[in-house]
Amino acid sequence: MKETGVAEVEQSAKMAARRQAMLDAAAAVIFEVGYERASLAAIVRRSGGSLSTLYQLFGSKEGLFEAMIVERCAYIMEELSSPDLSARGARAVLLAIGHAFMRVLLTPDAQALWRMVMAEGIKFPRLPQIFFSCGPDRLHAKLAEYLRGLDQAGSARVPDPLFTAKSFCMLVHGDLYYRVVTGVRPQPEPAELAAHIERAIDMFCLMIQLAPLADKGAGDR
Amino acid sequence: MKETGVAEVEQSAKMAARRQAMLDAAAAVIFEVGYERASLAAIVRRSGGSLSTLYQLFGSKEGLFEAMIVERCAYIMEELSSPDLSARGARAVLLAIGHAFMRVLLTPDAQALWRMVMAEGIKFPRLPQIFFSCGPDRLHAKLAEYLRGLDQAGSARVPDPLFTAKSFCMLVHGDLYYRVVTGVRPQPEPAELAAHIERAIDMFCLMIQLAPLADKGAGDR
DNA sequence: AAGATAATGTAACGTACATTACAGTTCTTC
DNA sequence: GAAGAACTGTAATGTACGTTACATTATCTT
Repeated sequence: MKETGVAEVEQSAKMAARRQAMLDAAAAVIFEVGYERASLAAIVRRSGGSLSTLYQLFGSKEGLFEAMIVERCAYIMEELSSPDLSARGARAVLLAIGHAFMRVLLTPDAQALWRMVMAEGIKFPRLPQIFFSCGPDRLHAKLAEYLRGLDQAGSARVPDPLFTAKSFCMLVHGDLYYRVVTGVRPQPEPAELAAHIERAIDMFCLMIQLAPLADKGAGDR
Repeated sequence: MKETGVAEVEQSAKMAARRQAMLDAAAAVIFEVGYERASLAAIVRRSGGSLSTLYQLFGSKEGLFEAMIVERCAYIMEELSSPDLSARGARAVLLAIGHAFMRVLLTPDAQALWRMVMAEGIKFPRLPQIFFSCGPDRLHAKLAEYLRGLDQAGSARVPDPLFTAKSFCMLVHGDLYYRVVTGVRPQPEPAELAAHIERAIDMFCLMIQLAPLADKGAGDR
């Protein structure tokens, strides 16, 4: 009994590797030149295998694209979904989260993914759905939970934790991210990046009225 | 003596209108389907005139694209470069700026421009340069000037006015803008938009430690 | 190891489109 | 009002690429 559904093919041991190689090649090529400008021939040239197997595995260029995005979203955003809350003191925790956040966002792959989502979201609605649910939504939820803890401990005032979590992300990546991602300015040096994040965190701490006491490790859960 | 430089042609009275019509048509088509998918034939069909004159005026598809973006940037962002500071009280002024900001950003044209800048910025470096200098840079400067006034009047604490101005914009458009611009959620209803902006302004006022007094009209210049 | 099945490489097909060439039409100028 | 310039419409050219077809080679089953 063999169902030859378009996208579900029984994976021989070697075919899985081919599939992965093709996804990697697709990511590399599409992230570099964009969806329209990326040619399947170039992808196959890079992945090995053949055009025929590409069509067998993914059905079409769009199919390959979606599969690649799904796989890449999960991979790239993984680090964001479990922020490190181990630091001493609320401000230090927020700083650590900010640094991890920016480290991921400034990755070439994450920048390319961001461009894809912005550019092709209208034509491929599944793309931003996947992106937001894998990335921002999960980070916002985790962060909101942490902020609610601070509020309940009395060391900060966070009446709307989810909105505040979103605002945190906005402040941290800031205008800087737009300029890097569009190429209008170069990647920041570590020192500049650290200064940027610290200013953003300072502002955020004012915003949630973080008690200076909580800075010494009182406000954690 | 007739210099036939590629892009500089002496404009007969009628040619200027043709040129404008072609820029408008290019904006409409490219904003709808993206640069790669937009065909010159479709643009000419919409603008009237002929493919020949298009090539005579702009030299190439890229030339038309750049000319269109330059013209559109200035037009779309015009409202942003002179924010309305006439309201009574600092918080009311900030609210007015926030509303004007979002009104412009949520325009279909502004959204499309944003997508273009994000998507094609890497391939056309002039594009984000023009965008930022026409739009964000000018708004940030004006806003920073206003915030510096508040600081000097003692009604708020703004040690780094430019950074604070940027943070203002980030808080106001927030995560909401990303989701609308990628199509992952619909345009907000006026009531929801107003609530969003007010929450953002509330947070911002905490951030700059705006004196409640300034809410009654004391802090203006 | 022979036959069945799957994977590969290559070439062909059709289309879409940027760009150019050219012939026809309108406008300007003396 | 005719000669010349500027503008327009259409057709032709060349290329790039998504997709399909097919013949060849490798892999697996018994």
